Amino acid sequence: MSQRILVVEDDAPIVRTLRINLRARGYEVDIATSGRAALAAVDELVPDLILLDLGLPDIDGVEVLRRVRRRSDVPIVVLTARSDADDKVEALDEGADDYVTKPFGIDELLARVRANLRRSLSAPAPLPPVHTDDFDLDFAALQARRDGRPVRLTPTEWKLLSELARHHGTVIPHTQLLQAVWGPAYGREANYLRVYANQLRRKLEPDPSHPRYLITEAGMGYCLRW
Amino acid sequence: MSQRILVVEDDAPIVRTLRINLRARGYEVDIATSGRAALAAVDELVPDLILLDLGLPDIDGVEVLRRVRRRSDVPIVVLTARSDADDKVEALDEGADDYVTKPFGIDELLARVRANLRRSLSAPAPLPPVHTDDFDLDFAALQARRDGRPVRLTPTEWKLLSELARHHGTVIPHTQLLQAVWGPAYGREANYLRVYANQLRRKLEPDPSHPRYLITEAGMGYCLRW
DNA sequence: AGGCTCCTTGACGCGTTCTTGATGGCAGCA
DNA sequence: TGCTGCCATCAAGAACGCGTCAAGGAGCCT
Repeated sequence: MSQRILVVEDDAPIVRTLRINLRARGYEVDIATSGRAALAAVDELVPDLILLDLGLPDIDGVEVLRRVRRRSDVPIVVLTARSDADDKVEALDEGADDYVTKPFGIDELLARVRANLRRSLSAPAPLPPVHTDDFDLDFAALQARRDGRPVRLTPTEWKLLSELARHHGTVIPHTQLLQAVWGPAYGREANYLRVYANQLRRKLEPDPSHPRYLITEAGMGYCLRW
Repeated sequence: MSQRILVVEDDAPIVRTLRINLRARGYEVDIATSGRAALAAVDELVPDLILLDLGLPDIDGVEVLRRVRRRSDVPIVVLTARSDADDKVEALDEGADDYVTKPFGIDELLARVRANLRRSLSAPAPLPPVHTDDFDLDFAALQARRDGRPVRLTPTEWKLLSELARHHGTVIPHTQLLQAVWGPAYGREANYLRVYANQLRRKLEPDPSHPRYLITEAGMGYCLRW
């Protein structure tokens, strides 16, 4: 039941150092030596933390970061030879949790790994499944059913639905929904919510034009009831 | 409604730089120049993030870190002149979320502040729910009930009700209500208050023409009692 | 390159909410 | 009694928010 760390790095000596030291601390270590392999590994292995080198052979490191972030909230520690401050800023703003410059002390790196793992452990508990007369939702498996039949929801739809379900029964303000789904820089794009509320209703509500579950509270926000 | 950052640092030029840059980004900035003051400030000001210098005059920085951690999960970014790796390891293991070594680029620091704030979108303390013989109010969920049945309130009605409930039992002047609900530019539009007080009474009072909860204090303001 | 899904963005009609003015009641006062 | 604040109530136009649709564009898979 140990924790799984994905190392994305193409420099063999560094890989070796990391593998030895991380294994010695009791982590399970997986290696990906290209951006493409990293993305595949994130889906298959579901790591608890990612150590990501930005200088990859195929895809730009920041691009990898962006794509991983799109599908997971796993802690990402960026690892790079460049000491350029702009890179740091860009990586952190794209969703990296930490940034270490090579050459790095292995003790510092391990400490940062611990600090970031600690945070993700105290992360919010997973949402329990939902069953209503008309649909079922499984947030852990990302599966939705309506009248027993599978329904496909997009990533953004899941995020919005999660935030609604997390506080179900209460009215959630536009700003809170926008920040939870699109990020902290958002808050005034209420029309996004309209589009996605509309889509969720069409996929889940028995009569989308007279919503029974996803309720609009004009001027304030939305409320999910069941 | 902006986010509050506590800077714990005794070097005046650095304090100055941080204050200017953080304010320019729209954060509220509080300063503590000693460990003792920092601990007090954490309790009183409830910051959303702490920038902590380890080299403090009175208490050892790591000890401050430990004590803050004992009472709060607020993100802490450690800021230090020592480049000693052991310090980093110790600080991160004691619960720091991030570590920046002086001299630092202000852009990098701001990016790390953003990255750490992103994780802890803490909302302002909500008003506690209200229960009376005739109605119930839940300000966190934005839900109102009268005789057990849901009642719809408009955004302006909620804002007015919140301000009244925040100071319930006391008479609140017209100007204060108007500024709290409509904004600081208002204060003379007592008309608005009459209209909305009327609507709240019709929605909540058992006998709207003889109010029992929302009391008019002629020439002064309104008072909400329960 | 092509098709596909998904996200973003703008436009329009409609219903709700806000603002504003008018009317009338009530109390205090000369 | 008439006058003067202050308040409650009502109603109507203006402003705003929402649902809906569709087009454009970016990313991904084959």
